[in-house]
Amino acid sequence: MKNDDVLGVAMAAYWQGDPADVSVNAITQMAGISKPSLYREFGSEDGLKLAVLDRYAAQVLSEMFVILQGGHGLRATLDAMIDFASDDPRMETGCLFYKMRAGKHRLGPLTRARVEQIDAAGQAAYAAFLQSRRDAGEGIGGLPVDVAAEYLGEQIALAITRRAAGEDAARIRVMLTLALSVLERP
Amino acid sequence: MKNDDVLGVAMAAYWQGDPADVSVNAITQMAGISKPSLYREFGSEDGLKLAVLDRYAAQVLSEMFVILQGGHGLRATLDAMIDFASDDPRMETGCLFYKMRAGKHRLGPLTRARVEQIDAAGQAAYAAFLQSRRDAGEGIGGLPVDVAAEYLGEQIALAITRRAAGEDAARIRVMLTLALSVLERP
DNA sequence: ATAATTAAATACCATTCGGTAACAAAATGT
DNA sequence: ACATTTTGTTACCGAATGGTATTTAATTAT
Repeated sequence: MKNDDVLGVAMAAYWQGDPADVSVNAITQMAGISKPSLYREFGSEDGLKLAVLDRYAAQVLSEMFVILQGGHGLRATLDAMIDFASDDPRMETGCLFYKMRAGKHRLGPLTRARVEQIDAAGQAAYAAFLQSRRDAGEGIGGLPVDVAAEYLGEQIALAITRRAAGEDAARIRVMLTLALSVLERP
Repeated sequence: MKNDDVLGVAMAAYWQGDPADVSVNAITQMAGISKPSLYREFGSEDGLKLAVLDRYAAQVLSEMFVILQGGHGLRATLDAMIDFASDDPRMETGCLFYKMRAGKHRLGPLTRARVEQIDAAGQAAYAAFLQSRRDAGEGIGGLPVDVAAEYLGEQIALAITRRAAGEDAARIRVMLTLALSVLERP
């Protein structure tokens, strides 16, 4: 087991459970390496979590940005987001980013800063998407773009978080579709 | 400082922050009592949290049930719920019950069982309310009652949780009103 | 082959956690 | 007045945490 494998093991562990409930001891054990090796590679628990989050962002969150920037219509894009949140098998145990965001106060300064940065980027991406749809003449519920963007982001987060809690995927789809239907009004 | 004061101190501490981040040591210190005193009174950390949750349910959650069982119309009841979630000063730091539910896996068996029990009672109350409104001829978005009940409960929880995260109250009101507007359709 | 350097592991540190045993003080019953 | 029970405190326990100093093993350089 080496470098990248350790990151993979850590990401899986954080992602599967709650990042705050997985100790560095547990990770070294799972990865089959010693604790000083991990600390030489990542500096601290905070450094490890930051590296994991960056990997997760590049590997998973990027897909959400791709969907938003695909240039498709409001309906098609929202449907794609609903599909991702409700049915993508990788979201079965929730979203690592949302888990970290929910327990932000338990993170070290490096990871917390990155969480806030990614959160802001997400909000901006939602807003840019909605602005482009409004410019294209599609109604977004008559809402200010930033409000609609935050609403959209929070509903997606809620759906994925409930999925991590073991809620039935079909039911989540129904409720998320319902929540987002308000964005498809004039 | 005695018995009930300790409960009050513990409730305030758990409510203000995150129940999982407040140690029994911290509580004894805040309450100005020794640790064995606390353990003699409540048996364990789990017992203390259970007592706090019961007190919170009787003192705060009961108001939500009162609103739901007030026998008023759909619009009036939802507005009252929106008021409570968005503007009641006691929800400024969030809802202790929702905080415990969010960190359910970190609770002891007694408290976790009570959380699940209260959660089920809440769901039932939402469902009974919606069923009564539908029976009275008011539309609830054409949804099955249990789905609408869960949707309503989750949107309330989301609003209050966001409030604990420091989000602006007016903005939360807008978003919650938006989310619940789907229940006022035929 | 041997010396210098890098990598890894063992064994440890201080702190905090929930929880308790042993003991002192105060109230209560007789 | 004395014995008993309750109430509270100090001081401790074992386990787990994040993090390191020290030592051993494996490279690499000469």
